[in-house]
Amino acid sequence: MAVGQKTRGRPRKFDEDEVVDRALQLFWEKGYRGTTTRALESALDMTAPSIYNAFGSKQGLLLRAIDRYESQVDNDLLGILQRQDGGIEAIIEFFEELTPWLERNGGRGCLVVNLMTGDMGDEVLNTRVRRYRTMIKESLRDALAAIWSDEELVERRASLLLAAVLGLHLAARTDDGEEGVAIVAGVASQLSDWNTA
Amino acid sequence: MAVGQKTRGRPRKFDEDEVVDRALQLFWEKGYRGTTTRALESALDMTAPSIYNAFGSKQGLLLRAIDRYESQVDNDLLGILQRQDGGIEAIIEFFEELTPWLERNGGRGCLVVNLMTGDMGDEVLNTRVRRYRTMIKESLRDALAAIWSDEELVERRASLLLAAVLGLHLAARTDDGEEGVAIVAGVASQLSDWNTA
DNA sequence: GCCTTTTCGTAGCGTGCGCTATAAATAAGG
DNA sequence: CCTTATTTATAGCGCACGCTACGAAAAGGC
Repeated sequence: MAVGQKTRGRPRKFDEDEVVDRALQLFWEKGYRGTTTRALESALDMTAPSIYNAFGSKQGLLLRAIDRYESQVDNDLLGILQRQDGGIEAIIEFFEELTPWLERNGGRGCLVVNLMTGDMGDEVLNTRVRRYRTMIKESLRDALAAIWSDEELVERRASLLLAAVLGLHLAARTDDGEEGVAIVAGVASQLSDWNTA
Repeated sequence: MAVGQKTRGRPRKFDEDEVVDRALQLFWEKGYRGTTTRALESALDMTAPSIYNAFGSKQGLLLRAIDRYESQVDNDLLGILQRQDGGIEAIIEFFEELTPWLERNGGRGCLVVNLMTGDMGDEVLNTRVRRYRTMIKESLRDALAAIWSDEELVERRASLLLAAVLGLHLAARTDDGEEGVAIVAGVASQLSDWNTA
């Protein structure tokens, strides 16, 4: 529904973007299964019928939240990798921005990575989760490809860095942040080695 | 209760180790929340009261399953890192054994890593999960320390490899195995570089 | 002013969950 | 054989879940 469009019927008393954002915060913290419809009702300040009228189902709302989350990750983090003047420094900056970004977001890890383990079995979510992983890997690969032309080398290093990103997200949720810092140090050290080799 | 000990009362008609193992398989595949007491009843061929009499709670049974899982991981995988004639080759072998091990176990990823995201909030499980991560990292660190004496270098590389292990476990659950192979290739390539540097 | 359309609020349906009260069964000790 | 100890089986409790039926409220269209 377009914004500001004249509509018949009783007007909504909620802002859709804000509601999706609040749902995102809840799914991020509690997980999908851990977020109950009752908790959504109070967090969104909406009654269940309004939620279901607007988003169809709990999963529908989650998918909207994932959309919002992905665009935030793209803006905040992957954008660093896509800078034209990138090089190894951009990749290092990406990783060094990752930990404070995760900490700013309250040690909840990554919304999508959190969905990888606890809430599997649903093919729609599965596909969505794979797409997110692919998105990150391609950003890493593109950044590496701008530095080295050896495709196999780029691919191997992209895989290693992808695993580091995933592991970092896991550590961010399990730890008090200590291990996350150590991992970033390990990755940054490795990137420096590649840079000067 | 010791095995073969004379006991009063009606004898158990189940073998405790076998029952814990079957519970492990179920928790591994479906996750903790995804495993219902009804599913356990039929998989263990026990009625609910027997399960609760033997293990106290669903979580008690999970903790027993984690014990069993950890000892399997220790025997099958971490043992490779602890070989005396280890070196880089042992670490490479560890990673090259990881993917077939994950595949042999049906693409369910890692029982403990799967618990990291979906079923958090419980402090008992949280502590248990952290202990598992620490166990893996220390095995990696020990193996690296047998090769290099620079403690900071060893620590950084252990962190990087730990992240790779965690990421690999995640990929194993999300993928059809393709990304897992790619990650192992990336790690093995990196280990070779370290070896010949 | 009334009709149509959309949203809102109340109330609650049906289901499946973790777990347990109760009592019958089955062993050893005396 | 009776008591005691333990495990078994039947039945179901209490609760929280995702979701929805229903009718009132609030806007535009004619």
